[in-house]
Amino acid sequence: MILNPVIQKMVLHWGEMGARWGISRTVAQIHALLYFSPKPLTADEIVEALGVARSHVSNSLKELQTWGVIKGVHILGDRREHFESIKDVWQMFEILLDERKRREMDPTLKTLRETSAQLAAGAAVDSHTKQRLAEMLEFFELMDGWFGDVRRLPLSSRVKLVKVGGHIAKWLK
Amino acid sequence: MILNPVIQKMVLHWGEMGARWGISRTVAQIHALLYFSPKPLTADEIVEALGVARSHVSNSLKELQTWGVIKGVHILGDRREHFESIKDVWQMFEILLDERKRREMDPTLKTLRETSAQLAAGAAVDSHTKQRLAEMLEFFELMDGWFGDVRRLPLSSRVKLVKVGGHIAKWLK
DNA sequence: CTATAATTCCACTAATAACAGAAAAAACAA
DNA sequence: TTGTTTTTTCTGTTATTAGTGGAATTATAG
Repeated sequence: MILNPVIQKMVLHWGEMGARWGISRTVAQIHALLYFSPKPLTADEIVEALGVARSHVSNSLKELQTWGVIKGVHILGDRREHFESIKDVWQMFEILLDERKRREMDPTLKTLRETSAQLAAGAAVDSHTKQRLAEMLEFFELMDGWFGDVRRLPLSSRVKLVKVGGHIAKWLK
Repeated sequence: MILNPVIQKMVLHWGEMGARWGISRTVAQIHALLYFSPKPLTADEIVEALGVARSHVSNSLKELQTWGVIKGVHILGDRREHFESIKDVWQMFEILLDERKRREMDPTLKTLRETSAQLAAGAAVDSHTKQRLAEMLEFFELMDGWFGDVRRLPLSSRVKLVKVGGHIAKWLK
């Protein structure tokens, strides 16, 4: 299993970026490998291609499966499980975005709501802070609503929205 | 400098979330503290409030200033520099988003463009991989364009876009 | 039942980021 | 200048997390 230089470059890059997206480097590398691979790979092929511990590959595959970006498939006459990635880029990034929202926005929204309830119940804070909290909560509620709205649209509508880009603002008047 | 329990809760939470956003915990805490504080604070007040090393506060303040989310101000009759946060939530999150895009998307776009150029120059990859690379590049170009378009709109238009949310899809037909 | 495949667990190592504390440097008043 | 306050820089320590590699466990095809 010798990696094509072009693929290798992408796999390494994907690993670096994964780290910035809060995904462990090798998990991201495995995903890239499966995404670019023309055929499903076994865990051992991944071990060979990336040079990481077998146990680690096992755990990483599980994690990727939990997210739903890869899935196991079976090949006739082979007992081993093979893995392949989702190929649709939009679907892939929506899964990632959902996950990020869940981890990076929802908890804050929850905290802000709790705090707001505490204030309503009479907790003492100076008026400036109260104002900041109210604005922050409003912002997060708005964003949360927007995300839900857009997420509920069919994928094709979302694609269209991105394609028209900023031109859509003209219709707002 | 004894922190109001409500503020303390928010500062701690902001720190945790900052970690998930790729910002160091105390940097995020300092930012939250300044955001909620009714008045600009000196470095030493921050040290006292958060219990971190003076040197660390100094570096963190510098980082926050580089991003433009806080700025130093001077108070009459006081030699020390005081710091205050931007108060506009929209502006704050746009700075954060710009930063994230710069770190988490732009490098990948760059790499994909390079790879695309290599392919055009005759680098050998199988057709499936070539297809995946093309789709990925198209996706990133599209997103990059969209981001630029929307970012170029006046803030008020962006606010409107978020407020109408998914309803806008109706106009697309 | 036996051999292969896959997972889980755990103790260890490596890499990195966060942070403390001291020391140096800069800013400024008198 | 001289002494004092404020800020920054530097260096070492600690904490955290990613990853290794092996052993024990479970699953399953033939």
